[in-house]
Amino acid sequence: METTVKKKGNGRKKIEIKKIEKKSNLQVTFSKRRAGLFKKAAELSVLCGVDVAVIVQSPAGNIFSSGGPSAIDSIIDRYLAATSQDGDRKNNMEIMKEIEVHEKVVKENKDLKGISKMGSEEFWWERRFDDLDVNELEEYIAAMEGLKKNVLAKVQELAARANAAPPPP
Amino acid sequence: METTVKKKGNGRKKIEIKKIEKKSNLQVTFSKRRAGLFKKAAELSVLCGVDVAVIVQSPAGNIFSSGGPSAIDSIIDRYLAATSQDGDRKNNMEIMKEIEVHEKVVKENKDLKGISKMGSEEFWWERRFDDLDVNELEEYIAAMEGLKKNVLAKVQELAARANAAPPPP
DNA sequence: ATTCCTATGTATAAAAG
DNA sequence: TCTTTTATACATAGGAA
Repeated sequence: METTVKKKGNGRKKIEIKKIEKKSNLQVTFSKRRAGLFKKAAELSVLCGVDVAVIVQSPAGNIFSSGGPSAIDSIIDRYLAATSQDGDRKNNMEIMKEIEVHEKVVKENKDLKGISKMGSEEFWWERRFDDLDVNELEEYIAAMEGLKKNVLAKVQELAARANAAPPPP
Repeated sequence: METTVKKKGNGRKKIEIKKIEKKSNLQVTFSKRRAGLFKKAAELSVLCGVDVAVIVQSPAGNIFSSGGPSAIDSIIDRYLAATSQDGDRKNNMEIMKEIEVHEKVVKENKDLKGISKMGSEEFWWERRFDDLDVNELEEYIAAMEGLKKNVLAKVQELAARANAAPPPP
């Protein structure tokens, strides 16, 4: 038998909406809720077909944030372009890699600061990057992380449709 | 007895995260979720003491969004300034009025378009207003509505502190 | 800092007013 | 069209690993 002394989680408790004092607690809550906020934003974006952006200032330091689905679409475009060249040997892992590449590209754009190819409406939110710091970009990347699942779903859908393209009779 | 034939709401059902086709449904979902998103953003802001902004593009048309707590702070400043002039005869209803005034001011700024006093970092998000339309401002106002409770709490706290200022001995 | 767990608080899809 | 109700799905605080 067991000693029955294994009380697991106590379950959620209600909290007041006021500044959290306990610092460690604040950090955890920040992480969880930021993730939740990004998820909700992504869902709203997909469900209603609208562009959504969320910008937060981390407690530690500077600002930063998540981009809209336009960015996601461009990632998908790049992926589909790549697969049509290489055949279908890229897998989901590769898709994730693609996303990470995108993240790097954005980061590099930040370093260049002279961004001229970024003038389109689609990247309005990226225009702010030349004002931002590296930490802020990390926030952005974190946001992209949160969207990976959605991207994956979208990509799979599009890829499946692309593969279903009928060959010439 | 009753005929037991009064099936009320069926309750929430799970939905896929994909673009909603039924237009009426989309409109409802957009409204609800946008409100929810703003609420979550406001909570994150208060709980963690960080600046949060949400920007969404309405399905109907253009962009717009909700501002960070900096805006709230400025509202509080204005309120405290007003109360120190008029004594303490303003009540909570008046505070709400103050907020509405602020909303109008923003709207007017939109019409002026030449905004020069808005150059500070604190109002970065307002800089976009000259690109926006009236409908978008209404969205902004709706967002402010959602934050009124937080403002009220904050104002009461600050007002109490102000009133507690010790008279010269 | 992430991740898993569990018990709950919240958000919300549908239906009804 | 907006608000309220109902029944549930989902998010998340606290604790532990």
